[in-house]
Amino acid sequence: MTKSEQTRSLIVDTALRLFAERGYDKTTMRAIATEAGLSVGNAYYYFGSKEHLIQGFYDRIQELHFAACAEILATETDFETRMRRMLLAWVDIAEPYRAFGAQFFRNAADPASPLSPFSVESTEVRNRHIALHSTVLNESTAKVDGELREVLPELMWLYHMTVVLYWVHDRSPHSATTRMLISRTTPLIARLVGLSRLKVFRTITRDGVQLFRDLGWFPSPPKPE
Amino acid sequence: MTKSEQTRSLIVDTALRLFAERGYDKTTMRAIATEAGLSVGNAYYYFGSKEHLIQGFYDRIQELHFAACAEILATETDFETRMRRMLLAWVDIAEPYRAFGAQFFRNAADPASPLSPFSVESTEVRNRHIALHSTVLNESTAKVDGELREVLPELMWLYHMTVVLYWVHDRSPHSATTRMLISRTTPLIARLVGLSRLKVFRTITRDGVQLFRDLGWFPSPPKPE
DNA sequence: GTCTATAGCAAGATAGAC
DNA sequence: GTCTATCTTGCTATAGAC
Repeated sequence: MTKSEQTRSLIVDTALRLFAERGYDKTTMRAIATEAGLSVGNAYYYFGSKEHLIQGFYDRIQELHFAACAEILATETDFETRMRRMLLAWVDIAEPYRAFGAQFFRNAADPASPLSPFSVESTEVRNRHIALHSTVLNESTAKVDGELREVLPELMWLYHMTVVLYWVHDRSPHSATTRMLISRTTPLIARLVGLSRLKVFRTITRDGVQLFRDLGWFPSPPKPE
Repeated sequence: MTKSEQTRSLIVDTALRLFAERGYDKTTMRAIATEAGLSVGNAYYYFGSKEHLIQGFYDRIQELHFAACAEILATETDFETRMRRMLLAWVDIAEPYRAFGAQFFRNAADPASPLSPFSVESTEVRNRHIALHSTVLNESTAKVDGELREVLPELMWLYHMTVVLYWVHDRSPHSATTRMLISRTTPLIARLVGLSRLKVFRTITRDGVQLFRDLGWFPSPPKPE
């Protein structure tokens, strides 16, 4: 680990600690620099803005989440269970940061911000996430309509984003309500996905998939696995 | 109209004009105050923060939207058409503000902000909106599962919020893509609502409705019509 | 390339006098 | 209610040390 990487980590660690202690807004760049034993200028040398520190948070969460999923996805084959456990694992990991996570959620919601999950800058991390959802689906025993299957990972990612949206509003202890949301929506989704092959459903499924395609949700299309 | 009310209006009018001219972020409180012929301190006497000025924008949009809907809802009876035209009317009205609307969307997304559509402070305006959706549904010819019917206006409101979320990301001229989203999702929704009475669907509908109820989406429950 | 120190701007927000 | 003066803080700029 080079000196530069050490400093970078030191800044992120200090920032995350202070964020957790006193919240995002009340943590000044001056305080982060002082606490880390650095100058403000140095902090800005590594991170273009206070917002950019949030990326450090994202990266950490994602890394931990992927590690947690590896175990789950290696053993479980049922689609619904895979999806549910993957999402619950995310909540477990994000839990310690919930109190202040909401404070910078606003940045993620700003379409102009590079931190927005829909932004061009987020393409890579978004695609990695979508790929995770692909794995959840493809290595499961789920039977899905062929058309739907191609876009389903993206839809699952959107579902995940919705859960996150709910989570930042959730004030229940241990994010219990979010957990309930997950545990009770995944079976519904699994059933709907199963129904997608039914005759009554065919046209509506096709129309929905076609619409999704025509909209071109993302600035740049996600890479296929 | 008292002096105080006049000053208040003057500040909102000036702020909205400047927001439209140069965007939210680039409009400083100093500029608003100067342009209105007041001191900065005075502006803060009436509005606790720059964010609070946004409420003036919401109020204006909602007023115009309700007026536009009155006409539509008085003549049209088809559920899908009512919903579609109501949403398209919203896009028409919000159109002039789209360029800078996205800039303060971040505030709406912040759960801690009183401007969040989910906040306690927004209860009144939210309930008024949900009541509008009730009207769209109840005075239409739609046939809906009884259980679903009770929560459907709230779900329609969430759908509306989703459209708004898409809209702030939409960069197409005249919000064409958002309009397409509306025109093509309303038929899908109308069909799904119709299917809700089907036998295959009953259990899944009931489960969904029950979940929605158990979650208690809002800090305070919406008033029944 | 990595880092310090310091000075200073812009703009949101506040205090206290009147 | 209104003002002026001031504070705070994100961020920038510069000059220089190693």
